[in-house]
Amino acid sequence: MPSLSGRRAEAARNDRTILEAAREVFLRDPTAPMSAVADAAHVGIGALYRRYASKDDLLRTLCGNGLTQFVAIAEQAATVDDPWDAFAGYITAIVEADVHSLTVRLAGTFTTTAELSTLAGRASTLGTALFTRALDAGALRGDLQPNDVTMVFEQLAAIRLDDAGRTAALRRRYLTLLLDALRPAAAATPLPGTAPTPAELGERWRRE
Amino acid sequence: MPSLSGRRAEAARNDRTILEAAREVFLRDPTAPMSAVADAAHVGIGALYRRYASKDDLLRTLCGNGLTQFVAIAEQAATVDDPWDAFAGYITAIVEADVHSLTVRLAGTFTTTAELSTLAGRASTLGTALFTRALDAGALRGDLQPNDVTMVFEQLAAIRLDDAGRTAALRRRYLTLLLDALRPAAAATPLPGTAPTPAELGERWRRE
DNA sequence: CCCTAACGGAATGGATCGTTCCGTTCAAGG
DNA sequence: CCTTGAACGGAACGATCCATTCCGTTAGGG
Repeated sequence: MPSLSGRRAEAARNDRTILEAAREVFLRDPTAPMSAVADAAHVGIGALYRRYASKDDLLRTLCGNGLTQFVAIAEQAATVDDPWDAFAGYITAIVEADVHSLTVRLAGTFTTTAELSTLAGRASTLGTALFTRALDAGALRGDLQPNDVTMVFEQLAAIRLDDAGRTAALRRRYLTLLLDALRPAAAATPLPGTAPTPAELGERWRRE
Repeated sequence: MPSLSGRRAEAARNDRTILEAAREVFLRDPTAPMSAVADAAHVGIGALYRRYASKDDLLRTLCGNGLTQFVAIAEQAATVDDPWDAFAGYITAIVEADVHSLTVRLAGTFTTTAELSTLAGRASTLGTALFTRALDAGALRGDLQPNDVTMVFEQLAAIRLDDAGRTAALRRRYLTLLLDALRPAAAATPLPGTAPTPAELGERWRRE
């Protein structure tokens, strides 16, 4: 099946392996050293630098992939008819793919590019649309704001154990709790304060 | 008023200033260098090492204070008659004092002592008692477990902006949401999975 | 059988940090 | 006053960690 063999096949395989290893490693620890990625990929450090000019470059690639995945998930969710199902499906998929850790949480550790900012803007627009649609349909508490969703992601991303499977299971548990909490309820206590502003959240995307 | 003056008064003042500065600094960043504490306290590094034999020593002190504060809050809450009010008051006070960041989140960064472990055990017992009382009184969802509370703390501790005031306000906002979510509700979706085990959570307290 | 793409990983250079050390300051006591 | 030592500030030291470079090795492809 593979049109390549031998050395060239190894290289192609490594392209994937390295990206996957990097994803896993930096998901676990955004400050991990390059050597950790090399170890995880069972590859020498040289193999990394043959593909990426620098650590920042690798991080940017990872972040770009995460953002792309985010956009894809949001676009897919937008095709769902029921506003709540669309919204809930979007949130669930983002959390399960750990996209938040891959984007926002990584964004502080390298210098952003205009392209990434643009992608981030698109992701934000799509997320807000899903939120607004659900809110207008009365499927969400009236005192919620779009950026509250970001904070939900942030809170769920904070759940992390050594074991990846357990981490996923726990996130499902608290995601269930939080999704219920976002729905309108007669007994709901009004939320105090306001959601964070884009400026408060966006400091991580500041360029240079 | 002060029975001391001059140099001795400065020293006594510094005792407090240094502890407060350390608290703030390590709350913001658990990996901050000692020099950051010195700067925040407007004090030389020497003044730190005159009081604490090492960074670990300072961290342990901070953690011990946090644990003590935790125990005090829990004991105080236990005197409240209504089980839900006791529980909710306890959670709220812990979150507002940022005790979780001061204890569990710091615990990974230094070598624990038996004394700290003991204190942690007491804190845990008290917290579980408050939880159980509320659960038995029917004030909590039946599918909750004691360690779910720890995860609530963990999630709220993840909310942190540069501005301390905003951080506190946002935590109040999401604490309100979460407290509502913990109450029994007819429409509640059953929580999948189980809360983390003590072993899963306790790895941070392992000694030596 | 010889290139050369691709690899592995030791070596380099810079940055960060905990901790030590020493010269300075200043108030209390003689 | 002058001596003394507690308390200070912060430069300097030594260890560690890391991104990145460099070069000798390997093994398909021609």
